[in-house]
Amino acid sequence: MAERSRRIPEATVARLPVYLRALVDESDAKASTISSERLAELAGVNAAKVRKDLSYLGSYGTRGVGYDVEYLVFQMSRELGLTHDWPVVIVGAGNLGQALANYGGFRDRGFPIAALFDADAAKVGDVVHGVEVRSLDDLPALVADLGHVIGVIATPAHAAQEVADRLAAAGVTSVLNFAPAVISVPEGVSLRKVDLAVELQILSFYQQRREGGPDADDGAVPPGRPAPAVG
Amino acid sequence: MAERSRRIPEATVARLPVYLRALVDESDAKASTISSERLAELAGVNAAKVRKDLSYLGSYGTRGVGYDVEYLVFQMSRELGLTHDWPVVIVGAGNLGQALANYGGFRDRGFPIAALFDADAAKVGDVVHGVEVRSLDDLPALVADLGHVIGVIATPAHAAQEVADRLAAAGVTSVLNFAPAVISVPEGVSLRKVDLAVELQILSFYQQRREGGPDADDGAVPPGRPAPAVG
DNA sequence: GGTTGTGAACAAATTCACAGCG
DNA sequence: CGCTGTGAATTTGTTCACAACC
Repeated sequence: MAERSRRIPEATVARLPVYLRALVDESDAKASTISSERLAELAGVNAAKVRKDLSYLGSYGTRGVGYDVEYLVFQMSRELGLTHDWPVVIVGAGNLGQALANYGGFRDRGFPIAALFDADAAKVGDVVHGVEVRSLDDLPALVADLGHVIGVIATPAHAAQEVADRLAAAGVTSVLNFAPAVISVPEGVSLRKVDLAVELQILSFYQQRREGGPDADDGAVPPGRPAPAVG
Repeated sequence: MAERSRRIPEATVARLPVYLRALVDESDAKASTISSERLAELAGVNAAKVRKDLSYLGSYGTRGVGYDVEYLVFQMSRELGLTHDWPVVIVGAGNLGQALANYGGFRDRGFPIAALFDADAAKVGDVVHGVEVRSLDDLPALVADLGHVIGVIATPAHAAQEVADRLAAAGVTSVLNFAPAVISVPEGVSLRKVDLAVELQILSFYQQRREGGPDADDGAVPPGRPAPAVG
């Protein structure tokens, strides 16, 4: 009966963590079951989507009742691979890297910061919130030691690709890129990106659209048009 | 001829900033024209997608030649509403908020930090990288003063919804949420979210999947199954 | 009665493939 | 001949609507 057809759509995967967080909150609030309706509300989606998404994990609900919160939390954690911690190594001990190292939200959710790397020898040895900044040369040994880790790139754009290469070479197969640059990774390595400026620019698009679309901002004239600038 | 049918798909909008960055780089490198093939490579997508996306902006290319880099930069900036700066107000002067205030990438791309707010009276008055931490009570006046701003939520989860409400009440119509919580905003307000833990959890899913899918981690037994646990 | 699970309908996004034009 | 622009085909994702079941 269950869908359970062992290929969870990407869009669904991206929502599972949101459901999980809602479920954990609900569990903390002592709820023992939850309907798709309620979970949808907490996750900011609609109920049909919740049911479809959950159906990919298996038929874990009870008709007329809803889903058992604890059981769903368990199944979902298992599906997401959250039954054990994933150490995170951050490369780039600048602003963002330090803030991330420092950000409690990771540790709390099973992603302890295992190391902070920087290419700048002057920074090596500094201690940022209990984590010592190390040389990138130590990366392969650390990865070999820890096994599976998630690599976070928090360098300037120009260094991002080289860091990605070094992470991959060291055996890291999951990478989260914060650098404002498009990078590529070998087959078999997962890559996700968070680009803060891009997010602001997307918001800018919709904001400006709301005000009546693109239009000469202040008499500014376009730079020389291309070829078809004829009459 | 041009598509230009005045409704740019969301997926396209999300890629425009990436194209723009690539184009600016290419422009800095003194290229005067660029093919969809090359732009695709720089943006990490395929050429057909680039052409489709650009066609929504209008027919700005020249067959047999490619796109005029400067002209595309201009059109795209205009479309994205990047012909003027957008001041950013950050709410939450904790770790992340301070790092963001501090992060040069915003200012450089036309998003100057106009203010940093915090609910904690003890933090008000502190100066973080040249920006004074202010009380949230000052928000409405500031927004009234600046006009269009982008609001960034960098608070703990529990405060996020209230901050969103106050931003909306103050007239902010573009919000970027970093708090690990689902929030809702009124119609007419754009909301985007960046959830760091969610990104890691998504990576965790694919990583774990690569290792043979979900399976008892260490003899751990699922907590009591729900209703259908019968014989 | 209430709520899930899921086919079927629909919508959005991507990719193909090629005509059209420079 | 090369590269864009875009219809058509395909794939992916969402929503509907209702039978199945507790």
